[in-house]
Amino acid sequence: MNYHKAFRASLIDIIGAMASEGELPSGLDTSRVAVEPPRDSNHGDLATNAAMVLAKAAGKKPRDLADILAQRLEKHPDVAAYEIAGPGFINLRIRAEVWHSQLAEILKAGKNYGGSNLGQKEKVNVEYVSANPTGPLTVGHARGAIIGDALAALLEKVGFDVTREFLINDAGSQVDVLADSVFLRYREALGEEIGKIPEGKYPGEYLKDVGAALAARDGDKWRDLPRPEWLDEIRQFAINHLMEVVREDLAALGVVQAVYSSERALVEAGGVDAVVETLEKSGLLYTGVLEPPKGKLPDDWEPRPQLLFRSTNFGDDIDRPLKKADGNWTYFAGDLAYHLDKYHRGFNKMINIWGADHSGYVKRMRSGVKALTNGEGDLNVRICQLVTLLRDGEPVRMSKRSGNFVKLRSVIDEVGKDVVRFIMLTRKNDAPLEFDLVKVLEQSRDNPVFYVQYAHARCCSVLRHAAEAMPGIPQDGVSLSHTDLNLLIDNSELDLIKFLTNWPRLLESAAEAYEPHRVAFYLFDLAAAFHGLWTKGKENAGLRFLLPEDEALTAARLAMIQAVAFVIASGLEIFGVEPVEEMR
RNA sequence: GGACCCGUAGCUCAGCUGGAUAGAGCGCUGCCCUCCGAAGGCAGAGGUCACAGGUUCGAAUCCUGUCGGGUCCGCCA
Repeated sequence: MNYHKAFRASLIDIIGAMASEGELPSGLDTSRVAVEPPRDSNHGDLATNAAMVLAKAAGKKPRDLADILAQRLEKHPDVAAYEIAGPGFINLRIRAEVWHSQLAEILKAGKNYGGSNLGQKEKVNVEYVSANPTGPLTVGHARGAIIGDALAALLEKVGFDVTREFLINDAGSQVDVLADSVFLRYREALGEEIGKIPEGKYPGEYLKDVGAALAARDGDKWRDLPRPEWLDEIRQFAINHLMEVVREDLAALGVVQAVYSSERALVEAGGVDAVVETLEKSGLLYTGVLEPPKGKLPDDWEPRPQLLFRSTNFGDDIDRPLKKADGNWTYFAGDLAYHLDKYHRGFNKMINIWGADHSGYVKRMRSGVKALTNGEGDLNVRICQLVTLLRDGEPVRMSKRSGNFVKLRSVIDEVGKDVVRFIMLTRKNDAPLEFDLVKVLEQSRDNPVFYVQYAHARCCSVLRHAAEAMPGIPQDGVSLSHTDLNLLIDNSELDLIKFLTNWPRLLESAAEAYEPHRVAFYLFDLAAAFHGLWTKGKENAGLRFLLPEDEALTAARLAMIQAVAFVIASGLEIFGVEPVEEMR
């Protein structure tokens, strides 16, 4: 499937054969040998650095080693020509038939082209969003949701067994504040005048619905009772209600997660006790006093002995407390319990998508996972930088009354889910992103969503025309794969096919780097290559896709177009974006 | 004070985990529609990859330091 990988394997075989024939020392470390398409296509179709990386161990000069390697490579059936360049690159030209047969592979695989078994069904847990259940999702949440979702899909594409997960942060004191806020709205719903929402409570108007729902269900049952009597009940009611809101928001984005874990349930089931026991056994707990925080000191800071975890043993900057002064577990303790739970559920590989405000939390969590799993667990945290919402270059005003944030839902309603999803993936996660409500709908080349969708629509448009004008040509991938693809001889056509064969390679490298945004840039480049070829047909009639006098060549070109459409569609599928067949 | 991230064309950003002459869009200049969608394409100008050292055949990429910008620092979540 992955041509470059397969070619590299045969190069490694050649090196092995030369070693056994005594032409090279045996046991060479070939791990750094790369086979890649060179950046400059004038250098050929494939380039390898083998001679340069092996030269020292082989005791030869790079160019000399390149010579003898190239002589072997020349005998490879796919190789048409070679040259040795620069410090010892071997540049290879691959015979056109190889690209034609690669095109046939794409057509047979359809949208599955590019998938692989790189992950070997290894279980991976991707945790994302994990918002506090205290309000509707914001545009910031959406970025994490989309990156997490696309990363999960990307990992699935290359053969990992992925579980998408959401942690409900329902264990801390913020949900008590939520309960208090909802209680106010509940009294309001019963006809009381509650005045201004006090400082420190959630002012958002969306809580009116929750209060009203509670009043509708229970009447004035709770109104005159003291807080301890209603706290548990109303808190859970509010959490359930708001999680419904969150799930609806996610559904509107097309995000569906398989597992929703409740931190509260986990703690109540003794999850933290298991953490303490495990860490205790390893001698990683002690009672001590932390240095005061640097910078501005919290008003109420005082030195106090606490139960501490030796996270500095694992690369953290200071040891971290597990227990608060009031005897409750810290948020960190609960999170440790959650990650230990993931490990017990069989996940050694864990990926968390977090917002920028959690960056200071990464080291301790990674330390915790290492400590709790004897080093078996591997937690990778991807931090999403902030999203700035603009409208035609101007920052979008936040409404104080609605709680000072822009609801994701209103953005989806305005520009559509697919646009939100794609744009959020056009930056790497650790760079800030500007989201301009006007620009993302612009129909021009500087809007990547449009540009990529347009390329797909153009492919479909050609196929539609072909179905009418030349109905004798089949349109499905498998039939097209059997047409005479060797008729595609123009360099611009071959270049496009070569670019398509990079797709499996790109998927694997994006998956290994946990960087779904690379898919977006690939799709943009593919769209550019396709649009360019299209226009060539305008200037040179011989390159037009539909040639009524030449059915065989037309079929071959339709095959190429269908392959482009497949790859764009499969890329968009990873993003959860619907490919459009027609621009409106 | 400390941690993490960022610094690449006038602007917005890529750069395939260390490769060859550093790329794209916008903007600027000049072209291309009797013809599959010009919602597009082609060409040109534009660079001390923040700076200084180091590692090696080779650095925008890795290491150290400096300078700028962002996000943070808690017994919060």
